[in-house]
Amino acid sequence: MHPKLQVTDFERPLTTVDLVIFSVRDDELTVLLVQRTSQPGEPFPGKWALPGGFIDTARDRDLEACARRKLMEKTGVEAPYLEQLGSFGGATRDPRGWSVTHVYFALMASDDITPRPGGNAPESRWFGVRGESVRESLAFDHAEILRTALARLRSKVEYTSLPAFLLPGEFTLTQLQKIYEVILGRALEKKAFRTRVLAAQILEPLSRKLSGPNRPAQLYRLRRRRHAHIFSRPFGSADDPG
Amino acid sequence: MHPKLQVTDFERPLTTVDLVIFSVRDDELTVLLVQRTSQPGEPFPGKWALPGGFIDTARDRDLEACARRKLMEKTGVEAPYLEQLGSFGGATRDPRGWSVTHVYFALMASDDITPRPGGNAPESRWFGVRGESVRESLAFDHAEILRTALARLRSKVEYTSLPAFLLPGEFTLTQLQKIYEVILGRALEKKAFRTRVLAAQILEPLSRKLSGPNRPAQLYRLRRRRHAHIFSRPFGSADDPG
DNA sequence: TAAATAGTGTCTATGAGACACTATCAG
DNA sequence: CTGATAGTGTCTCATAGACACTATTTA
Repeated sequence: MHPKLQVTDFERPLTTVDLVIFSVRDDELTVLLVQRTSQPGEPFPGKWALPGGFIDTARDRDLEACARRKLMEKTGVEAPYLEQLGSFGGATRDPRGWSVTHVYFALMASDDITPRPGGNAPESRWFGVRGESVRESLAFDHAEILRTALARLRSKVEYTSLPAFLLPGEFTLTQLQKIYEVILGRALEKKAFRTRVLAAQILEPLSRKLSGPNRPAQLYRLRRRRHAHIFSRPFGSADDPG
Repeated sequence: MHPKLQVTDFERPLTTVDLVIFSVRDDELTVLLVQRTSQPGEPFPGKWALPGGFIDTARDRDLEACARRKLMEKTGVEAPYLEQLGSFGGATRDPRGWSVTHVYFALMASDDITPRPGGNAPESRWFGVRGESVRESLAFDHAEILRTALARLRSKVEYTSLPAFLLPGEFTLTQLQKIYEVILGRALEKKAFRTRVLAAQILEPLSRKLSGPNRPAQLYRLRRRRHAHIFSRPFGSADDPG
């Protein structure tokens, strides 16, 4: 052990921020991926990866600000829900050296988002989630990160109001229930679902209704934006959701 | 935007790993802190801080390995429970520059631990947790990190078997209930507690009993080491624990 | 009218909370 | 026996699940 350690005594790992951005499109859970460039020196050329990149210590005040900046760059909108998923670091995940990525987890309504095309920006696309991952093989350890994010999403959906952030500002109870069912991959009982959600008082009924070729449905919006409610019991009948 | 970004185009933040190590001693929740050196050039000399330090990219395979190494160096034992709390990074938290710390969260039985004294290692001590923090003011943003860790602990205690990791390998149901009560800061109903815990099948009864000046108590141990059980309902009667 | 989706009434089962009760040890 | 802590019996209440029922729109 050195008696005096200087800051420069340790090699600093490469540090990035990546995003797992989920949305539900056409009754399917999707995640936004970007294609890596084929520039010389860039690892995993042409592979699909989570959007993200290096921290800009001159512009980014802190990690979350960096995540918000990248989110805005990729989608052009503020996410109604953003939380930290965790960090993934090690010697082998990036061929350029010991690296760490800070991963944030975002939920968006599908009509909010038009993946930024254009210019010399990398191509980005929504990929349907099938089971534990997407069909494509991903760059770096992003498949593992995506698995972790999916586990977190599905676990939280069991007992929180998170799915509401995957819907536009106004929605019906049937639409909300459908989102739960898509993510959980199983049907929920209508009466029990409605009783719980309404009892939680997280929704505010609007004066408008959604018309169609049938009985019009009451429209609601979230009472508190950006805040997830924790239900005292998980959805579904199963005990031991973890 | 540069068309070609080199790895060296961005300043790399200082990267550390810190630990929040909880234990329960004398019916009080405690956290292990170390005193920072007064060496010239070291920030926050003499202040108390969470144990941790720089990643050694030559020795640490990944972030968790680094956390386990530091845990072993500080306490001399493997923690029965270790999870990532999150990362905290920004321009102002360390006077030496833009920095990030990866924080891990550990639970230990109080009899496992004798804070490593000795040599030129910094002094370390257990501090009782009062409400949101300890009495001392802490270095860096460690007070905020400790608040986050406490919130996570208390939230998880509401609906998981985490507190079992704060006990030695063999314990009685009364001892387990006491730990829950210490962390939650409120009394739990005995019958309901026992019914839940036993129904969850996370405990294995031993043939031995704990004798005393009263009816001997059945001893149990965890069925699955290192794995927390998630109960389908939170403890206590309150809805909306979050 | 039919088709379609919105929304409710009501029964049952489960498990938490309350709390009084019994059980088993040392001295 | 008493004192102390371990552990149970049993009632009530809240709510999830099941499922059949009614309500309101367009065509």
